[in-house]
Amino acid sequence: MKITYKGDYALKTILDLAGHFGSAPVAINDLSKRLDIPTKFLEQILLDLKRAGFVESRRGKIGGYSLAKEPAKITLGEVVRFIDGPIGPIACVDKQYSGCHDVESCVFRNIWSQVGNSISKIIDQVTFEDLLKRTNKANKTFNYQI
Amino acid sequence: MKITYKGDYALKTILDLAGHFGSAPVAINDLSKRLDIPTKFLEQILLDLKRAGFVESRRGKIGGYSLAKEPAKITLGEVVRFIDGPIGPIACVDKQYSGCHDVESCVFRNIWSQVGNSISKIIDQVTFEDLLKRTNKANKTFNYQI
DNA sequence: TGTATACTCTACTAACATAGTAGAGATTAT
DNA sequence: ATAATCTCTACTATGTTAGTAGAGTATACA
Repeated sequence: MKITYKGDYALKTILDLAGHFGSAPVAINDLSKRLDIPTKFLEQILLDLKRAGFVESRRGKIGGYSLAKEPAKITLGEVVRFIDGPIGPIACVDKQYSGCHDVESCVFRNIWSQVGNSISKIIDQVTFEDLLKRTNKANKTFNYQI
Repeated sequence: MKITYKGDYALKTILDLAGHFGSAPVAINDLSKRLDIPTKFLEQILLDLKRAGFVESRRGKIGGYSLAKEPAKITLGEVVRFIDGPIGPIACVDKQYSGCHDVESCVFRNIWSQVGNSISKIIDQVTFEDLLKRTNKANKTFNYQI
């Protein structure tokens, strides 16, 4: 697994929208500025996220994007898998792989599979509500430090 | 982290050499055929592994490659890191990353860091001696099944 | 009904990484 | 000598990533 910029941007965007859950939709431009993501790139990402059902949109003057589900119902794992693909560190874990044709290879595959599982255990447990709480907490701590 | 073909080939090669540890060096050609790796690509990989001190070579007629240390003293993690780079799923875990400049981002970084640690815990513990044993065991089982 | 604002969609592109290929050169056993 | 084997540098095809560009569609509001 590798988190690309696209994946990173998607996660940050969803976290931002999670912070506005229940309020008015947020315009791409606002997200783009606040999160420092190239606007046109973010457009594409949001369209992807919309097609996947993570966010919904509203066009026109007071339009923008909002989360399609409660933050507690979206996990980090779902989003990462959708944007950046399978979690396994090598293709053979998830699908057919030309390189693996004898027993020896399985010794490694077994380990890559373990690795995949241990990653999943972490990211499939964390929801955006969790992340939101941590963010707030972090900000509070940050304020105390000032 | 993503295991590339190069990484996969390197691991399989070292495991093969581990199986020949203490015996005569193995020629690139033999490795190439046995492991089904393009010869010229394998050459490059072996040169890299040699520079890193994992293997040593001997030129000339009875030349070839052999493991430079005992199989028990080489971990999967060392080789993976050397060939395919840092373990973390995103650059920000390992070095400076332009995308991370406010507190919010740290929520994710914290998780990617956890992910990196849990991967390390697995691959830094497994040595090529372990893998060798598992291979032998697997082959034995395989034979019984026939 | 016009217009500004915002999302929608498709196509294109520069830069980089991956997975090789090619070929000339150096060393060693016999 | 010469055959076998490692050594080194350069080149290349393909795919992925991280965008950019621009025309089109929907909606609020005056």
